[in-house]
Amino acid sequence: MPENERGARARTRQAILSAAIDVLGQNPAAALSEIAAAAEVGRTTLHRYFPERSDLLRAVAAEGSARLDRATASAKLNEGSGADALLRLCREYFDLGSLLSLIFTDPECLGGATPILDDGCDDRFSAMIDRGHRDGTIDVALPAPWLSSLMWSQLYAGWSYVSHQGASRHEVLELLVRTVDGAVAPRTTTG
Amino acid sequence: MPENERGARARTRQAILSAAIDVLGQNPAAALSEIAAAAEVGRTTLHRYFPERSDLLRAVAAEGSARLDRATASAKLNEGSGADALLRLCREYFDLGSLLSLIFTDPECLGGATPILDDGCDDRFSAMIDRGHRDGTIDVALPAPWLSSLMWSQLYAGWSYVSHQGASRHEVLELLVRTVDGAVAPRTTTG
DNA sequence: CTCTAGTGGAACGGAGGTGTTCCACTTCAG
DNA sequence: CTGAAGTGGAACACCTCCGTTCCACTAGAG
Repeated sequence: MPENERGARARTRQAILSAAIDVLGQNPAAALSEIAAAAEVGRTTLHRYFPERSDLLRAVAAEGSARLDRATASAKLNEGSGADALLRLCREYFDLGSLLSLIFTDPECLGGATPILDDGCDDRFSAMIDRGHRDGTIDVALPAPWLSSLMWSQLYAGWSYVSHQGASRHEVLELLVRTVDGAVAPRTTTG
Repeated sequence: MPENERGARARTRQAILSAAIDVLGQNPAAALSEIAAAAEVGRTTLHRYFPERSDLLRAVAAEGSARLDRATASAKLNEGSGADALLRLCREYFDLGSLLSLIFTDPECLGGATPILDDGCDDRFSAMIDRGHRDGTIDVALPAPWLSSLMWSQLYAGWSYVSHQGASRHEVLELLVRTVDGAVAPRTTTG
């Protein structure tokens, strides 16, 4: 991945990467010709930037991980109550858009940085949940890995809801935050 | 689909169908040879029962729909409070096992009987949610289609949790019910 | 034993995706 | 104009999967 690309080359490379995220999110087995078409680029050009399919997948993984890290950083997981931080994280991740589909339908694609279904999920995430358990904003019966699963599955459901149906982004985000909030809150009645 | 199959033929056909549900759930683009191998059957035999891939997919759709309908019937959606019925439905659907993966990763596969992301989702489901809204057991801010999305995404998350990691089926089911219950319950505090 | 049902392996042609090469086109700088 | 950069199309060999055919094998019924 040449760092020194400028102008047209950098723009074309980025267009291909974004198209790849969109198309592979819809169908992880998509043909390269589909990705090229989505990027409004010839298949020849695609091969010029990413000689083999695996090269493209690697670049997609890098781009996806970068976007994910940026979103995680924006959420400032170590500020406020545990539950507040979790909801902030949902809001940030929701902005990842079609990348959510890719992460969810092809969890392996991000390589080592797979956020979903990691047994010992992300350290920052676990720390946030632990804080929530201690400060009483997150139900102690719900362990961190399960909450990770929960969050990701709802993010994917929300994004599908927006993209496949014509639902409003804001409306769906509020529904999502409401349900996640309710799901993690400690029970008021014992049952 | 010959109704009159008995003994060996019926057994082989069923083995192929179950294997197809498992394998296609993991990877909707799986090759027929993989499905045959999973069913411990030669590729020739598979073609004998399902001449073309589309024939197999149709049969999988029929089998999946049948299992889904049976589970829905078992949940007796029109009994008890709305929330209770929803949780019963979750418990029944959770038993669908690997079929959950298939339904979730390839929503089109069930054809007309697609339960996920249907704009006007299942009538019985909507009626149940409406009842919950009226009897005060389901948050009125949460519309039926969103609750359908919510339920399916959590079912998939739960099933992945069980199958990809070694989690206990019962434990995960209880976590799932707890979070769904919390998500749909009307809020106690206004916010 | 013989006959049959059910099966699996080998092999083939066809279709589609992949990776490569070559050439023509456009755009822009000099 | 000339040359270089960037691009797209056409064609090719290669591979995998698919659908088919043919033949050999096994198990059970008679």
